[in-house]
Amino acid sequence: MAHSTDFLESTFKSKGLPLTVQRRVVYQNVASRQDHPTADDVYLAVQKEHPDFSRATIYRALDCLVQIDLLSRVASFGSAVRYDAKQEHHDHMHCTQCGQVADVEAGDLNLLPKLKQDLGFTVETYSVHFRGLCPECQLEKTNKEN
Amino acid sequence: MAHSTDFLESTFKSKGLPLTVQRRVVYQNVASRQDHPTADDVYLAVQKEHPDFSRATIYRALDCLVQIDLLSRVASFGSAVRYDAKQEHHDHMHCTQCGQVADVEAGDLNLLPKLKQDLGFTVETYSVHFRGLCPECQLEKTNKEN
DNA sequence: TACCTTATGAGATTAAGTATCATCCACAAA
DNA sequence: TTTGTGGATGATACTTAATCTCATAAGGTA
Ligand SMILES: [Zn+2]
Ligand SMILES: [Zn+2]
Ligand SMILES: [Zn+2]
Ligand SMILES: [Zn+2]
Repeated sequence: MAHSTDFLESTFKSKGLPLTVQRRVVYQNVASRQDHPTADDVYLAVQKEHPDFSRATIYRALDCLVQIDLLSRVASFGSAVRYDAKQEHHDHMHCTQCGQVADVEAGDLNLLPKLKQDLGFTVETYSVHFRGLCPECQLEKTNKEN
Repeated sequence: MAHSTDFLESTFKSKGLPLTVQRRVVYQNVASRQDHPTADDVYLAVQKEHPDFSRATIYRALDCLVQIDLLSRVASFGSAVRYDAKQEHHDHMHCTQCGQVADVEAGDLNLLPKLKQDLGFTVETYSVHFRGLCPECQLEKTNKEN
């Protein structure tokens, strides 16, 4: 478990939002896994213990948790949004074959100062999106070639 | 225009794929704009000249052009996939408010060697996903605050 | 407890993308 | 130039991801 219940309670209280059972369960589910689940992944996992939670509530709880910075979204190419409870800055490795997403540490890049752009944007954050094949997909590819 | 028609013909020929009018028009549309359009953006633009092109064909043409490396996809948070005809390595600035995507030059990062990871992935490419507010959205935010 | 605000569940709805299939077209061989 | 063949196209049905609506339920406080 990433944080105690007290942490959740104080965060919600400081934002003036009610901490419901559903939000607690959704947060705990995402925080307890390392696979950057989609909303539906969370729904299916949570359903085992709480079959009464609706899909819409899972979506709404995830949105809420992103708003108050307890979760973040992981960028990808148009498939379902994935969620991440690790809030320290890190980057992601995407398998182009099976779609799995793993955390990676690319070192302290500190890219913001390097960003040369005269577009007038104010830049708040960045993430690096690495793409390639995971070990399983490499193996599968090798087997197919023989 | 980014490339001559000969370039398209030779690329398709080298891949053994037929170069249809639809594929040509879709490529020219994406290559002629700087706004990283979605499939629907392309459909709407192309429809003015070619009202007979179906949506499914636009999707298929875009997929085909990505396969043969004439276009690439831009990563984002779950909204519609955006396409890019600029094939030199570059990064993207995303407005968190209105969703627009602009090209940025973050310098020669050469991140692949810096990627420390023992996950067994083979890394092919990467892109940096900067997020913040575009000039218009900054202005809008300032106006709302007063 | 009682009150008020906000969240929830159920289900309809939208948006993005994919699948199916009969017909058509690009391309090359004759 | 004609013909043949595989692949592409248009129409449309379908799937998936996500959002909206609204009556009801639950969180937070006084
Ligand atoms: Zn994989
Ligand atoms: Zn992560
Ligand atoms: Zn904007
Ligand atoms: Zn670009």
